[in-house]
Amino acid sequence: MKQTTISDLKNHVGETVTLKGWLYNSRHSGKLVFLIMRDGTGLCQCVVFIKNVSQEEFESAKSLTQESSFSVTGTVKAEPRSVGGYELDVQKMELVQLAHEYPITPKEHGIEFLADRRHLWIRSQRQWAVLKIRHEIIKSVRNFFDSRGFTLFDAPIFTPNSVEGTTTLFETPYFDEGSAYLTQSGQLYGEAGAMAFGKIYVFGPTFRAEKSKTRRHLTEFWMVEPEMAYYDLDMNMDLMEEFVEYIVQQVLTNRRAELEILERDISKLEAVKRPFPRISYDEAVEIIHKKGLPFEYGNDFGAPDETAIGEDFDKPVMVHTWPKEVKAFYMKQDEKDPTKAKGVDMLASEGYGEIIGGAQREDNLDLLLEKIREHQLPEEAYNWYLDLRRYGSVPHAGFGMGIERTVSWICGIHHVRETIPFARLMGRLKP
RNA sequence: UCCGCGAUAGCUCAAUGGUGGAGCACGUGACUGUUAAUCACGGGGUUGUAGGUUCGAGUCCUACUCGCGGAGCCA
Repeated sequence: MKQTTISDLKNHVGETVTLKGWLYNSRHSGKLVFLIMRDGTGLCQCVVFIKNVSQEEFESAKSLTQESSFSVTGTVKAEPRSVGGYELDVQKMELVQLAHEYPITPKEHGIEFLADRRHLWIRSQRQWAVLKIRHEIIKSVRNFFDSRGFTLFDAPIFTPNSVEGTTTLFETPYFDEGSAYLTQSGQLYGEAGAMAFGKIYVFGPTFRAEKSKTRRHLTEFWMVEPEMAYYDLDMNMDLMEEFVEYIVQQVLTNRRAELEILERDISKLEAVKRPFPRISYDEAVEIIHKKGLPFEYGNDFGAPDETAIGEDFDKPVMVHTWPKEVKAFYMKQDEKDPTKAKGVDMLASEGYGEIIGGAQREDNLDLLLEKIREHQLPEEAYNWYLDLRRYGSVPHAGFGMGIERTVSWICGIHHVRETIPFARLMGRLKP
């Protein structure tokens, strides 16, 4: 008798093994009890027949409540009728703890009820699948950069001021320094890293105190931000598409079962192969106007505009060369058209909207100073950042990808609150 | 912050201004192959809060609280 996991049952057909887990669901009919066990690696139907166990064990199996913890020992059988394709013929069952009445029943629940019980909700199959895919995505992100000569470069979470000077920040007291702000982006620090290491990536949590109430916003979310010295806008876009293709294909290869639990249309993900379409802001505006949407040239795209652009393609789209007014101060001015900035957004397919924002950075000291003044930012706070343009400034570029939006898109999940273990939103700080 | 919708059993919902119900969950029982099992029986309610209209309010009116959906902002 050996202990194993449900995910490993396929290697133990015909053998007697022990599983330890929790009761996901059960049914019984007279002399048979079907226990669906959950052990964190999958689900397995454990069949308890009255004649194969003691009287006490049979009674105990019959009265197990949802989410009670228990272990079973039995013979592994291939069984196509069963969840996961395998089944355990139980010879021994041991109760660990009889669970109290479990609030999340197999029927429907409202979002508030579930969110209040997020610590339990993550045990359900759909949430489990989403978070397994989240892990796969994060692992792919690290693999991608680690295997291409990037150095992980952690940016601080406490910062003295805003990166872009616009978004509302979370403020917290900081000894005698007055206030510290929770970072809204590690990018400026990432640029310093790129000048030291060539290619780096910042990967950590970021915070936005905006009172956004949409399916695409969290107040605390994770972002990966690569930054590369001697990169221009085109090289940046080459890296973006190679990166996104890699992540999607890794999930398809390693997390197919989880995608199936989520009933994700896999053909849509299989189509995510290079090259991705690249269109300029001007071309994107043409698409929007052709579809008759009311859009004023020079504005940033709203959610319906992003959907309109995205639905013309079966892959993510990169929109580049933006009017400089709608983009951040650090983006490089276009040499051919000084009213434009060398920014690029990637819009996910199927109307999921923006998952990446990036740019070639302004490397000219004077132009950058001018931008900082135009945006009325405190010049002194950016002195260290301007040093990067004083001492060996080079063309460089980078981008930031929101992990939760990416998970949401790849999983086909409507709202980002289900793509992180404990979502933080406006009006949601618990549990 | 703005617009719209909602709050009734543990959960999801129903109830023409006139005695608040169902399904699930829970409890008891039946059944050797169940797949959100099925069947029988049972317990379960200060209708979000405060006020008002009315002979009578879950239902109509006002305010508040909380939530949901969308917009703006963004990843």
